[in-house]
Amino acid sequence: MPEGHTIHRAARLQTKRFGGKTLRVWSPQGRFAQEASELDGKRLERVEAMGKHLLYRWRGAPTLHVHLGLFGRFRIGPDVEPSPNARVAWSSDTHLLALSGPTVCEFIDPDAERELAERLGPDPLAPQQDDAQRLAAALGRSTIPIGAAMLDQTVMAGVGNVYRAEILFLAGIDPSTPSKALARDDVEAIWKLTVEQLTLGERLGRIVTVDPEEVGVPGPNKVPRGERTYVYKRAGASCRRCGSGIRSTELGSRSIWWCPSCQKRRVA
DNA sequence: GCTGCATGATGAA
DNA sequence: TCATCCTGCAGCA
Repeated sequence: MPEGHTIHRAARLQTKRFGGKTLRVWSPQGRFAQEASELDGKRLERVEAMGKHLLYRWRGAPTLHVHLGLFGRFRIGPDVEPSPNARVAWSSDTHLLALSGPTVCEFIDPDAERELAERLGPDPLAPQQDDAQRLAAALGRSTIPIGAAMLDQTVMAGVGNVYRAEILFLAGIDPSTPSKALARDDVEAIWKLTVEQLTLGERLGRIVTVDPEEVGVPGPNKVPRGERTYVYKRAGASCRRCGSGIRSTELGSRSIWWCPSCQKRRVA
């Protein structure tokens, strides 16, 4: 379930679990066999996240670049069985990790890494001083609706299909609003909510955007399954805030959901 | 057992 | 805009 929060959490937890350790590395599926043999017996220094990308730093081996795409997932544990089509697996003396279904799993050289970093927009989980300005500039140049722009990783790096819908609900902005038509206050609200929501998701290990008070529980970790989002995948259901019917359409070649009454279209 | 879908992204046309 | 890559599992028979 990989949006940026999942990736940053993976970097943090995998650094803790495997950082500084010498690992046995192999490729159950075989498609990463050559590279795995280069990593086998090397020490993993740490794991870094950039938007939805992971970078594995090894002592004495090239950086490994992983992108989970839609299907990629890690299984980690003391007694994990790597699926036979795991692209890569490694083990320390106590734990095993298996990666299956990644869109990208390859060595990356410094030039390619620089290009990647330059291509990505501000990362809400690695905030910088000028993020809101950069976002405002990118949206000001954009010719597409905000609902589509939020999926563009050169605009913001880390938001995916769940968060784009939820953040626009929280911001009260109709997804079809042209990016250009957003006021400075709207852009700042979007950025603030994005940082808040992904930070919370990184901590929880899951996406919970609803206010716990609104569902009558003491904290975000107590929100029951099925009540964790305001609009995502809730077509036809009633808005948790106003009771209107949640609507859905295609935007940026993905489904999006919104509340026609809580979310207003801005005009240029 | 089979089908279709999923929190992603790219390259060709 | 479409086809393609990648895997697992819910929902159904």
